[in-house]
Amino acid sequence: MSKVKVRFAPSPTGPLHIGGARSALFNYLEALNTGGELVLRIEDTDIERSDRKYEEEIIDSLRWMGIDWTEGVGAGGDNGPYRQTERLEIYNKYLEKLLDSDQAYECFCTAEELEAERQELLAKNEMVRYQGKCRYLSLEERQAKKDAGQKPAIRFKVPDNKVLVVNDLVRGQVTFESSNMGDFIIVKSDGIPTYNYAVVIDDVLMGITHVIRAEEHLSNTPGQLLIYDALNLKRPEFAHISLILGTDRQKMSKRHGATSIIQYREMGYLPEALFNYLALLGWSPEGEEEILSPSEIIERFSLKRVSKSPAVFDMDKLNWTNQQYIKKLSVEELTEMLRPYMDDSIYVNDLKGLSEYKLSLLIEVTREYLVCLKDISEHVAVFFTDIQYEDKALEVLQKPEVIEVLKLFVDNCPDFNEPEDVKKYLKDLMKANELKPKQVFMPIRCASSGQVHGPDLPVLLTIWGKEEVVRRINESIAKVS
RNA sequence: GGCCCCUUGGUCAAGCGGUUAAGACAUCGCCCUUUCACGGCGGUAUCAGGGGUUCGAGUCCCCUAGGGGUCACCA
Repeated sequence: MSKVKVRFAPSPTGPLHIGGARSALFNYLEALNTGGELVLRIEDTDIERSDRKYEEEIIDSLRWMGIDWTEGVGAGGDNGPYRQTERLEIYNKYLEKLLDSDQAYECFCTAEELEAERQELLAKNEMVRYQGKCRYLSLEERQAKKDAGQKPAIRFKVPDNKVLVVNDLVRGQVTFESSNMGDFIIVKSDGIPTYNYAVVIDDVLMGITHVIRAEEHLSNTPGQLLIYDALNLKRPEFAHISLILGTDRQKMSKRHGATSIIQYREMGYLPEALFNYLALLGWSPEGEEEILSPSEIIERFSLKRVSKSPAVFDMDKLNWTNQQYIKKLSVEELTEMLRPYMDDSIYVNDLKGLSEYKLSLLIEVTREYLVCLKDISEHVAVFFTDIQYEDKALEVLQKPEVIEVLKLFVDNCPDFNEPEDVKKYLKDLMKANELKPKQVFMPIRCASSGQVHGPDLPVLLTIWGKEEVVRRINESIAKVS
Protein backbone atom coordinates (compact mmCIF):
# COMPACT_ATOMS: atom_id res chain seq x y z
CA MET A 1 0.00 0.00 0.00
CA SER A 2 1.28 3.38 -0.91
CA LYS A 3 2.03 6.07 1.58
CA VAL A 4 -0.85 8.09 2.89
CA LYS A 5 -0.90 11.71 1.85
CA VAL A 6 -3.54 14.02 3.16
CA ARG A 7 -4.09 17.72 3.00
CA PHE A 8 -5.66 20.56 4.84
CA ALA A 9 -6.93 23.16 2.41
CA PRO A 10 -8.39 26.20 4.11
CA SER A 11 -9.57 29.26 2.30
CA PRO A 12 -8.01 32.37 3.76
CA THR A 13 -11.24 34.25 4.25
CA GLY A 14 -11.14 34.42 8.02
CA PRO A 15 -9.25 33.12 11.02
CA LEU A 16 -8.94 29.40 11.65
CA HIS A 17 -12.02 28.32 13.53
CA ILE A 18 -12.80 25.33 15.69
CA GLY A 19 -14.23 23.30 12.83
CA GLY A 20 -11.32 23.99 10.53
CA ALA A 21 -8.86 23.19 13.25
CA ARG A 22 -10.56 19.88 13.86
CA SER A 23 -10.36 19.00 10.15
CA ALA A 24 -6.71 19.95 10.10
CA LEU A 25 -6.14 17.93 13.23
CA PHE A 26 -7.75 14.77 11.89
CA ASN A 27 -5.70 15.04 8.72
CA TYR A 28 -2.59 15.53 10.78
CA LEU A 29 -3.41 12.59 13.00
CA GLU A 30 -4.11 10.31 10.08
CA ALA A 31 -0.87 11.34 8.42
CA LEU A 32 1.29 10.81 11.45
CA ASN A 33 -0.46 7.67 12.56
CA THR A 34 0.24 6.04 9.21
CA GLY A 35 3.64 7.55 8.64
CA GLY A 36 2.21 9.62 5.83
CA GLU A 37 2.37 13.28 4.97
CA LEU A 38 0.27 16.37 5.38
CA VAL A 39 0.08 19.07 2.73
CA LEU A 40 -1.12 22.59 3.37
CA ARG A 41 -2.83 24.09 0.38
CA ILE A 42 -4.40 27.52 0.33
CA GLU A 43 -7.70 27.71 -1.51
CA ASP A 44 -7.82 31.38 -2.29
CA THR A 45 -10.03 31.34 -5.36
CA ASP A 46 -12.52 33.61 -3.70
CA ILE A 47 -10.59 36.71 -4.62
CA GLU A 48 -13.03 39.05 -2.92
CA ARG A 49 -12.79 37.56 0.51
CA SER A 50 -9.34 36.03 0.53
CA ASP A 51 -6.61 37.88 2.32
CA ARG A 52 -2.96 37.12 2.98
CA LYS A 53 -3.33 38.22 6.54
CA TYR A 54 -5.79 35.39 7.14
CA GLU A 55 -3.44 32.94 5.52
CA GLU A 56 -0.76 33.96 7.99
CA GLU A 57 -3.20 33.82 10.85
CA ILE A 58 -4.28 30.32 9.91
CA ILE A 59 -0.70 29.16 9.66
CA ASP A 60 0.08 30.66 13.05
CA SER A 61 -2.89 28.97 14.60
CA LEU A 62 -1.99 25.60 13.12
CA ARG A 63 1.58 25.83 14.32
CA TRP A 64 0.48 26.99 17.71
CA MET A 65 -1.73 23.95 18.06
CA GLY A 66 1.15 21.71 17.16
CA ILE A 67 -0.15 20.74 13.75
CA ASP A 68 2.74 20.47 11.33
CA TRP A 69 2.94 19.77 7.66
CA THR A 70 5.75 18.69 5.42
CA GLU A 71 4.60 20.09 2.13
CA GLY A 72 2.74 23.14 0.92
CA VAL A 73 2.59 26.77 1.84
CA GLY A 74 5.21 27.43 4.45
CA ALA A 75 6.96 24.13 3.83
CA GLY A 76 7.73 23.98 0.10
CA GLY A 77 7.56 20.83 -1.99
CA ASP A 78 7.69 19.52 -5.53
CA ASN A 79 4.03 19.83 -6.35
CA GLY A 80 3.63 23.56 -5.98
CA PRO A 81 2.64 26.23 -6.19
CA TYR A 82 0.34 25.61 -3.26
CA ARG A 83 -1.93 28.58 -3.55
CA GLN A 84 -4.71 28.01 -6.01
CA THR A 85 -4.51 31.47 -7.52
CA GLU A 86 -0.94 30.64 -8.49
CA ARG A 87 -2.03 27.53 -10.34
CA LEU A 88 -4.28 29.06 -12.95
CA GLU A 89 -2.35 27.75 -15.99
CA ILE A 90 -2.59 24.26 -14.58
CA TYR A 91 -6.35 24.43 -14.30
CA ASN A 92 -6.54 25.85 -17.80
CA LYS A 93 -4.68 22.93 -19.25
CA TYR A 94 -7.26 20.53 -17.91
CA LEU A 95 -10.05 22.86 -18.82
CA GLU A 96 -9.04 22.61 -22.44
CA LYS A 97 -9.32 18.86 -22.31
CA LEU A 98 -12.80 19.19 -20.92
CA LEU A 99 -13.82 21.71 -23.54
CA ASP A 100 -12.23 19.76 -26.39
CA SER A 101 -13.96 16.58 -25.37
CA ASP A 102 -17.27 18.44 -25.13
CA GLN A 103 -17.59 17.81 -21.44
CA ALA A 104 -17.80 21.47 -20.57
CA TYR A 105 -19.27 24.52 -22.21
CA GLU A 106 -19.42 28.26 -22.02
CA CYS A 107 -22.32 29.82 -20.19
CA PHE A 108 -23.33 33.42 -20.73
CA CYS A 109 -26.19 33.59 -18.29
CA THR A 110 -26.12 36.64 -16.07
CA ALA A 111 -26.54 36.64 -12.35
CA GLU A 112 -30.00 38.13 -12.83
CA GLU A 113 -31.10 35.44 -15.24
CA LEU A 114 -29.84 32.77 -12.94
CA GLU A 115 -31.58 34.29 -9.97
CA ALA A 116 -34.84 34.51 -11.91
CA GLU A 117 -34.55 30.89 -12.91
CA ARG A 118 -33.92 29.93 -9.31
CA GLN A 119 -36.95 31.83 -8.05
CA GLU A 120 -39.12 30.30 -10.69
CA LEU A 121 -38.10 26.78 -9.73
CA LEU A 122 -38.48 27.57 -6.07
CA ALA A 123 -41.99 28.87 -6.71
CA LYS A 124 -42.91 25.71 -8.54
CA ASN A 125 -41.39 23.75 -5.68
CA GLU A 126 -39.00 22.09 -8.02
CA MET A 127 -35.40 21.18 -7.60
CA VAL A 128 -33.18 24.21 -7.90
CA ARG A 129 -30.59 23.55 -10.50
CA TYR A 130 -29.31 25.05 -13.70
CA GLN A 131 -31.62 24.22 -16.55
CA GLY A 132 -28.93 24.17 -19.20
CA LYS A 133 -29.88 27.22 -21.17
CA CYS A 134 -26.44 27.68 -22.67
CA ARG A 135 -25.69 24.01 -23.12
CA TYR A 136 -26.54 23.86 -26.78
CA LEU A 137 -25.60 27.31 -27.96
CA SER A 138 -24.22 27.22 -31.47
CA LEU A 139 -20.76 28.35 -32.28
CA GLU A 140 -22.21 31.47 -33.89
CA GLU A 141 -24.35 32.33 -30.91
CA ARG A 142 -21.41 31.98 -28.60
CA GLN A 143 -19.23 34.09 -30.82
CA ALA A 144 -21.89 36.76 -31.05
CA LYS A 145 -22.14 37.01 -27.28
CA LYS A 146 -18.40 37.20 -26.96
CA ASP A 147 -18.24 39.88 -29.60
CA ALA A 148 -20.81 41.77 -27.60
CA GLY A 149 -18.32 41.72 -24.76
CA GLN A 150 -19.89 39.01 -22.62
CA LYS A 151 -17.48 36.96 -20.61
CA PRO A 152 -18.54 33.35 -20.22
CA ALA A 153 -18.27 31.12 -17.23
CA ILE A 154 -17.54 27.47 -17.91
CA ARG A 155 -19.96 24.80 -16.84
CA PHE A 156 -19.36 21.13 -16.53
CA LYS A 157 -21.72 19.02 -18.57
CA VAL A 158 -23.28 16.64 -16.10
CA PRO A 159 -24.09 13.33 -17.80
CA ASP A 160 -27.58 11.93 -17.48
CA ASN A 161 -28.56 9.04 -15.29
CA LYS A 162 -25.25 8.28 -13.73
CA VAL A 163 -25.14 6.77 -10.31
CA LEU A 164 -22.34 8.17 -8.22
CA VAL A 165 -21.13 6.27 -5.24
CA VAL A 166 -18.88 7.85 -2.70
CA ASN A 167 -17.08 5.18 -0.76
CA ASP A 168 -16.68 7.12 2.37
CA LEU A 169 -14.32 5.87 5.03
CA VAL A 170 -16.50 7.10 7.83
CA ARG A 171 -19.93 6.96 6.27
CA GLY A 172 -19.77 3.91 4.06
CA GLN A 173 -21.33 3.95 0.61
CA VAL A 174 -23.23 7.12 -0.14
CA THR A 175 -25.12 7.16 -3.38
CA PHE A 176 -26.10 10.12 -5.51
CA GLU A 177 -27.68 10.44 -8.92
CA SER A 178 -26.42 12.75 -11.60
CA SER A 179 -29.98 13.52 -12.67
CA ASN A 180 -30.35 15.53 -9.49
CA MET A 181 -27.48 17.79 -10.42
CA GLY A 182 -27.45 20.76 -12.72
CA ASP A 183 -24.47 21.62 -14.87
CA PHE A 184 -22.23 23.37 -12.39
CA ILE A 185 -19.70 26.10 -12.92
CA ILE A 186 -16.08 25.04 -12.90
CA VAL A 187 -14.51 28.29 -14.04
CA LYS A 188 -15.97 31.67 -13.20
CA SER A 189 -16.30 34.37 -15.82
CA ASP A 190 -13.16 36.02 -14.48
CA GLY A 191 -11.19 32.93 -15.36
CA ILE A 192 -10.77 31.71 -11.78
CA PRO A 193 -11.75 28.11 -11.18
CA THR A 194 -14.34 27.20 -8.59
CA TYR A 195 -13.67 25.02 -5.61
CA ASN A 196 -15.32 21.94 -7.04
CA TYR A 197 -13.06 21.96 -10.03
CA ALA A 198 -9.76 23.15 -8.59
CA VAL A 199 -9.91 20.76 -5.68
CA VAL A 200 -9.98 17.78 -8.02
CA ILE A 201 -7.03 18.89 -10.09
CA ASP A 202 -5.00 19.80 -7.03
CA ASP A 203 -5.68 16.67 -5.09
CA VAL A 204 -4.65 14.55 -8.06
CA LEU A 205 -1.56 16.55 -8.91
CA MET A 206 -0.44 16.73 -5.32
CA GLY A 207 -0.80 12.99 -4.92
CA ILE A 208 -3.41 13.16 -2.20
CA THR A 209 -4.53 9.67 -1.24
CA HIS A 210 -7.15 10.54 1.36
CA VAL A 211 -9.43 13.52 1.35
CA ILE A 212 -10.48 14.10 4.93
CA ARG A 213 -12.81 17.03 5.28
CA ALA A 214 -15.96 18.23 6.96
CA GLU A 215 -19.31 16.69 6.18
CA GLU A 216 -20.60 19.86 4.59
CA HIS A 217 -18.55 18.82 1.57
CA LEU A 218 -20.21 15.46 1.19
CA SER A 219 -22.85 16.72 -1.20
CA ASN A 220 -20.17 18.35 -3.36
CA THR A 221 -18.41 15.07 -3.78
CA PRO A 222 -20.54 13.52 -6.56
CA GLY A 223 -19.81 16.53 -8.76
CA GLN A 224 -16.14 16.11 -8.09
CA LEU A 225 -16.37 12.44 -8.86
CA LEU A 226 -17.73 13.36 -12.26
CA ILE A 227 -14.70 15.49 -12.93
CA TYR A 228 -12.30 12.76 -11.91
CA ASP A 229 -14.06 10.48 -14.35
CA ALA A 230 -14.26 13.02 -17.15
CA LEU A 231 -10.54 13.59 -16.98
CA ASN A 232 -9.76 9.98 -16.35
CA LEU A 233 -8.11 10.71 -13.05
CA LYS A 234 -7.78 8.36 -10.15
CA ARG A 235 -10.12 9.08 -7.28
CA PRO A 236 -8.71 9.38 -3.80
CA GLU A 237 -10.33 7.90 -0.73
CA PHE A 238 -12.83 10.12 1.01
CA ALA A 239 -13.61 10.57 4.66
CA HIS A 240 -16.23 13.10 5.62
CA ILE A 241 -16.14 13.89 9.28
CA SER A 242 -19.19 15.16 11.05
CA LEU A 243 -19.68 18.76 11.96
CA ILE A 244 -19.09 20.49 15.25
CA LEU A 245 -22.26 22.07 16.54
CA GLY A 246 -23.05 24.84 18.98
CA THR A 247 -25.21 24.14 22.02
CA ASP A 248 -28.27 24.93 19.91
CA ARG A 249 -27.22 22.05 17.65
CA GLN A 250 -26.60 24.35 14.71
CA LYS A 251 -23.32 24.43 12.86
CA MET A 252 -20.73 26.34 14.87
CA SER A 253 -20.56 29.96 13.83
CA LYS A 254 -19.58 33.32 15.18
CA ARG A 255 -22.76 33.72 17.10
CA HIS A 256 -21.73 30.83 19.30
CA GLY A 257 -19.13 32.98 20.97
CA ALA A 258 -15.46 32.19 20.72
CA THR A 259 -14.96 30.16 17.57
CA SER A 260 -11.52 31.09 16.33
CA ILE A 261 -8.40 29.39 17.55
CA ILE A 262 -6.81 32.75 18.15
CA GLN A 263 -9.47 33.57 20.69
CA TYR A 264 -8.76 30.42 22.65
CA ARG A 265 -5.09 31.11 22.48
CA GLU A 266 -5.64 34.60 23.82
CA MET A 267 -7.85 33.38 26.62
CA GLY A 268 -5.02 31.18 27.70
CA TYR A 269 -6.05 27.72 26.69
CA LEU A 270 -3.02 25.50 26.29
CA PRO A 271 -2.48 24.15 22.79
CA GLU A 272 -2.19 20.59 24.06
CA ALA A 273 -5.52 20.93 25.82
CA LEU A 274 -7.25 22.13 22.70
CA PHE A 275 -5.51 19.44 20.69
CA ASN A 276 -6.67 16.84 23.18
CA TYR A 277 -10.22 18.11 23.45
CA LEU A 278 -10.73 18.51 19.70
CA ALA A 279 -9.30 15.08 18.98
CA LEU A 280 -11.91 13.60 21.29
CA LEU A 281 -14.74 15.40 19.50
CA GLY A 282 -15.82 12.87 16.95
CA TRP A 283 -13.12 10.35 17.67
CA SER A 284 -12.61 8.14 20.65
CA PRO A 285 -9.60 6.07 21.52
CA GLU A 286 -9.77 2.54 22.77
CA GLY A 287 -9.49 2.51 26.51
CA GLU A 288 -10.66 4.99 29.05
CA GLU A 289 -7.90 7.56 29.15
CA GLU A 290 -9.14 11.00 28.22
CA ILE A 291 -6.09 13.10 28.89
CA LEU A 292 -3.69 12.12 26.16
CA SER A 293 -0.61 13.84 24.85
CA PRO A 294 -0.34 14.61 21.15
CA SER A 295 1.94 11.64 20.62
CA GLU A 296 -0.40 9.30 22.45
CA ILE A 297 -3.25 10.55 20.32
CA ILE A 298 -1.25 10.13 17.12
CA GLU A 299 -0.41 6.61 18.11
CA ARG A 300 -4.02 5.65 18.79
CA PHE A 301 -5.78 7.57 16.06
CA SER A 302 -7.79 5.72 13.47
CA LEU A 303 -10.40 6.84 11.00
CA LYS A 304 -12.22 3.64 11.83
CA ARG A 305 -13.10 5.06 15.21
CA VAL A 306 -14.36 8.38 13.91
CA SER A 307 -17.99 9.03 14.73
CA LYS A 308 -20.63 9.63 12.10
CA SER A 309 -22.79 11.85 14.20
CA PRO A 310 -22.17 15.51 14.81
CA ALA A 311 -20.80 16.64 18.15
CA VAL A 312 -21.77 19.57 20.30
CA PHE A 313 -18.86 21.70 21.40
CA ASP A 314 -18.81 21.54 25.19
CA MET A 315 -17.05 24.43 26.84
CA ASP A 316 -17.25 22.77 30.25
CA LYS A 317 -15.26 19.82 29.10
CA LEU A 318 -12.72 21.97 27.31
CA ASN A 319 -12.33 23.94 30.53
CA TRP A 320 -11.83 20.80 32.52
CA THR A 321 -9.31 19.53 29.98
CA ASN A 322 -7.41 22.77 30.15
CA GLN A 323 -7.30 22.59 33.93
CA GLN A 324 -5.80 19.16 33.72
CA TYR A 325 -3.00 20.52 31.58
CA ILE A 326 -2.47 23.54 33.81
CA LYS A 327 -2.12 21.19 36.75
CA LYS A 328 0.63 19.29 35.03
CA LEU A 329 2.78 22.38 34.67
CA SER A 330 5.51 23.20 37.17
CA VAL A 331 5.16 26.51 38.99
CA GLU A 332 8.06 27.84 36.94
CA GLU A 333 6.51 26.85 33.63
CA LEU A 334 3.17 28.19 34.67
CA THR A 335 4.68 31.46 35.82
CA GLU A 336 6.32 31.95 32.45
CA MET A 337 3.09 31.26 30.63
CA LEU A 338 1.21 33.55 32.94
CA ARG A 339 3.56 36.50 32.39
CA PRO A 340 1.70 38.11 29.49
CA TYR A 341 -1.60 37.72 31.31
CA MET A 342 -0.17 39.28 34.44
CA ASP A 343 1.15 42.14 32.35
CA ASP A 344 -2.35 42.67 31.05
CA SER A 345 -3.87 42.55 34.49
CA ILE A 346 -5.00 45.69 36.26
CA TYR A 347 -2.83 44.42 39.11
CA VAL A 348 0.29 44.44 36.99
CA ASN A 349 2.12 46.82 39.28
CA ASP A 350 1.21 44.93 42.41
CA LEU A 351 2.38 41.73 40.79
CA LYS A 352 5.62 43.30 39.66
CA GLY A 353 6.20 44.56 43.19
CA LEU A 354 6.19 41.02 44.54
CA SER A 355 9.41 39.24 45.33
CA GLU A 356 10.09 36.15 43.28
CA TYR A 357 9.35 34.04 46.31
CA LYS A 358 6.02 35.67 46.98
CA LEU A 359 5.05 35.45 43.34
CA SER A 360 5.70 31.74 43.32
CA LEU A 361 3.64 31.34 46.48
CA LEU A 362 0.84 33.27 44.89
CA ILE A 363 0.88 31.24 41.74
CA GLU A 364 1.07 28.02 43.66
CA VAL A 365 -2.13 28.76 45.55
CA THR A 366 -3.92 30.40 42.65
CA ARG A 367 -3.31 27.75 40.03
CA GLU A 368 -5.96 25.44 41.35
CA TYR A 369 -8.58 28.03 40.51
CA LEU A 370 -7.37 28.61 36.98
CA VAL A 371 -9.52 27.39 34.14
CA CYS A 372 -7.54 29.31 31.61
CA LEU A 373 -4.59 31.63 31.88
CA LYS A 374 -6.49 34.86 31.55
CA ASP A 375 -8.33 34.03 34.77
CA ILE A 376 -5.21 34.85 36.74
CA SER A 377 -6.22 38.47 37.12
CA GLU A 378 -9.54 37.82 38.82
CA HIS A 379 -8.07 35.24 41.17
CA VAL A 380 -5.30 37.50 42.20
CA ALA A 381 -7.63 40.37 43.04
CA VAL A 382 -8.03 39.44 46.68
CA PHE A 383 -4.33 40.02 47.28
CA PHE A 384 -4.33 43.54 45.94
CA THR A 385 -7.67 45.11 46.58
CA ASP A 386 -8.97 46.75 49.71
CA ILE A 387 -11.23 44.74 51.92
CA GLN A 388 -14.50 44.00 50.16
CA TYR A 389 -16.93 42.95 52.84
CA GLU A 390 -19.35 40.18 52.03
CA ASP A 391 -22.47 39.87 54.16
CA LYS A 392 -21.39 36.48 55.38
CA ALA A 393 -18.03 37.82 56.46
CA LEU A 394 -19.68 40.67 58.27
CA GLU A 395 -21.84 38.18 60.14
CA VAL A 396 -18.74 36.41 61.31
CA LEU A 397 -17.17 39.65 62.44
CA GLN A 398 -20.25 40.77 64.38
CA LYS A 399 -19.73 38.06 66.97
CA PRO A 400 -18.28 39.55 70.16
CA GLU A 401 -15.79 36.75 70.75
CA VAL A 402 -14.36 37.32 67.30
CA ILE A 403 -13.14 40.79 68.12
CA GLU A 404 -11.19 39.36 71.02
CA VAL A 405 -9.47 36.88 68.77
CA LEU A 406 -8.59 39.58 66.27
CA LYS A 407 -7.13 41.76 68.97
CA LEU A 408 -5.11 38.88 70.31
CA PHE A 409 -3.77 38.26 66.82
CA VAL A 410 -2.85 41.87 66.21
CA ASP A 411 -1.31 42.49 69.60
CA ASN A 412 1.45 39.95 69.39
CA CYS A 413 1.76 39.62 65.65
CA PRO A 414 5.34 38.83 64.65
CA ASP A 415 6.93 39.44 61.28
CA PHE A 416 6.47 36.58 58.94
CA ASN A 417 8.49 35.64 55.93
CA GLU A 418 6.87 32.44 54.94
CA PRO A 419 3.60 30.58 55.41
CA GLU A 420 5.21 28.39 58.05
CA ASP A 421 5.77 31.44 60.24
CA VAL A 422 2.09 32.27 60.04
CA LYS A 423 1.10 28.74 60.79
CA LYS A 424 3.32 28.64 63.81
CA TYR A 425 2.00 31.90 65.17
CA LEU A 426 -1.58 30.78 64.63
CA LYS A 427 -0.87 27.52 66.34
CA ASP A 428 0.70 29.18 69.33
CA LEU A 429 -2.21 31.56 69.52
CA MET A 430 -4.69 28.71 69.54
CA LYS A 431 -2.78 26.81 72.14
CA ALA A 432 -2.29 29.71 74.50
CA ASN A 433 -5.94 30.68 74.37
CA GLU A 434 -7.48 27.28 73.97
CA LEU A 435 -9.03 28.11 70.66
CA LYS A 436 -10.03 25.79 67.88
CA PRO A 437 -8.80 26.33 64.31
CA LYS A 438 -12.24 27.39 63.20
CA GLN A 439 -12.37 30.06 65.85
CA VAL A 440 -9.21 31.60 64.54
CA PHE A 441 -8.87 31.00 60.81
CA MET A 442 -12.27 32.23 59.75
CA PRO A 443 -12.25 35.43 61.79
CA ILE A 444 -8.86 36.36 60.49
CA ARG A 445 -9.78 35.53 56.92
CA CYS A 446 -12.90 37.66 57.18
CA ALA A 447 -11.18 40.50 58.93
CA SER A 448 -8.31 40.68 56.49
CA SER A 449 -10.07 40.03 53.21
CA GLY A 450 -13.72 40.61 53.97
CA GLN A 451 -14.39 37.32 52.26
CA VAL A 452 -15.50 34.04 53.66
CA HIS A 453 -13.71 32.11 50.89
CA GLY A 454 -10.28 32.48 49.43
CA PRO A 455 -6.81 31.07 49.03
CA ASP A 456 -4.83 29.37 51.74
CA LEU A 457 -4.72 31.76 54.71
CA PRO A 458 -1.04 31.47 55.68
CA VAL A 459 -0.06 32.19 52.10
CA LEU A 460 -2.47 35.06 51.85
CA LEU A 461 -1.06 36.67 55.00
CA THR A 462 2.53 36.00 54.01
CA ILE A 463 2.08 37.79 50.74
CA TRP A 464 0.56 40.78 52.45
CA GLY A 465 3.17 40.87 55.18
CA LYS A 466 2.71 41.78 58.81
CA GLU A 467 2.17 45.51 58.39
CA GLU A 468 -0.57 45.11 55.86
CA VAL A 469 -2.27 42.32 57.73
CA VAL A 470 -2.34 44.29 60.96
CA ARG A 471 -3.62 47.32 59.13
CA ARG A 472 -6.44 45.33 57.56
CA ILE A 473 -7.47 43.62 60.75
CA ASN A 474 -7.50 46.89 62.66
CA GLU A 475 -9.66 48.35 59.96
CA SER A 476 -12.15 45.54 60.46
CA ILE A 477 -12.04 45.85 64.21
CA ALA A 478 -12.85 49.52 63.88
CA LYS A 479 -15.63 48.80 61.48
CA VAL A 480 -17.53 46.45 63.74
CA SER A 481 -16.74 48.02 67.10
C1' G B 1 -39.07 21.78 -0.92
C1' G B 2 -35.32 18.08 -3.57
C1' C B 3 -30.96 15.34 -2.45
C1' C B 4 -27.72 13.50 1.35
C1' C B 5 -26.18 12.50 6.37
C1' C B 6 -27.19 11.67 11.53
C1' U B 7 -30.16 9.72 16.13
C1' U B 8 -27.22 5.61 23.32
C1' G B 9 -28.03 10.14 29.78
C1' G B 10 -27.93 17.65 29.70
C1' U B 11 -22.86 17.06 26.71
C1' C B 12 -18.69 13.89 24.65
C1' A B 13 -19.17 8.80 24.15
C1' A B 14 -17.97 2.88 24.68
C1' G B 15 -20.76 -0.89 22.70
C1' C B 16 -20.35 -4.32 16.91
C1' G B 17 -26.86 -10.24 18.26
C1' G B 18 -26.83 -12.59 24.63
C1' U B 19 -23.53 -6.72 29.14
C1' U B 20 -26.29 -5.27 35.94
C1' A B 21 -25.78 -0.58 28.78
C1' A B 22 -18.51 1.29 30.21
C1' G B 23 -15.96 5.87 31.02
C1' A B 24 -15.46 11.35 31.00
C1' C B 25 -17.66 16.47 31.56
C1' A B 26 -21.71 18.74 33.93
C1' U B 27 -25.09 18.01 38.11
C1' C B 28 -26.35 16.23 43.21
C1' G B 29 -24.72 14.07 48.01
C1' C B 30 -20.88 12.57 51.38
C1' C B 31 -15.68 12.64 52.96
C1' C B 32 -11.02 15.41 53.32
C1' U B 33 -10.09 20.59 55.08
C1' U B 34 -9.36 26.86 58.67
C1' U B 35 -12.92 28.57 53.81
C1' C B 36 -13.30 27.93 48.66
C1' A B 37 -10.96 25.10 45.19
C1' C B 38 -8.29 20.46 44.47
C1' G B 39 -8.75 15.39 45.57
C1' G B 40 -11.50 10.83 47.09
C1' C B 41 -16.14 8.10 47.32
C1' G B 42 -21.13 7.57 45.88
C1' G B 43 -25.95 8.98 43.48
C1' U B 44 -29.49 10.83 39.58
C1' A B 45 -29.71 10.29 34.34
C1' U B 46 -29.37 7.26 27.94
C1' C B 47 -30.60 3.11 23.57
C1' A B 48 -36.30 8.83 19.43
C1' G B 49 -41.05 5.96 18.09
C1' G B 50 -43.25 1.89 15.43
C1' G B 51 -42.94 -2.48 12.76
C1' G B 52 -40.17 -6.70 11.28
C1' U B 53 -35.77 -10.68 11.24
C1' U B 54 -34.11 -13.82 15.36
C1' C B 55 -34.61 -18.45 20.68
C1' G B 56 -32.67 -13.51 21.75
C1' A B 57 -31.85 -6.54 19.16
C1' G B 58 -28.85 -0.49 21.47
C1' U B 59 -26.53 -3.70 17.90
C1' C B 60 -29.50 -6.27 11.38
C1' C B 61 -33.82 -4.54 7.83
C1' C B 62 -38.07 -1.22 6.83
C1' C B 63 -41.19 2.91 8.02
C1' U B 64 -42.21 7.35 10.86
C1' A B 65 -40.49 11.38 13.60
C1' G B 66 -36.72 14.77 14.92
C1' G B 67 -32.04 17.17 14.01
C1' G B 68 -28.32 18.63 10.58
C1' G B 69 -25.86 19.54 5.86
C1' U B 70 -26.35 21.03 0.88
C1' C B 71 -28.78 22.95 -3.27
C1' A B 72 -23.82 30.17 -5.29
C1' C B 73 -19.70 32.75 -11.00
C1' C B 74 -18.26 30.72 -1.44
C1' A B 75 -15.19 27.32 -0.19
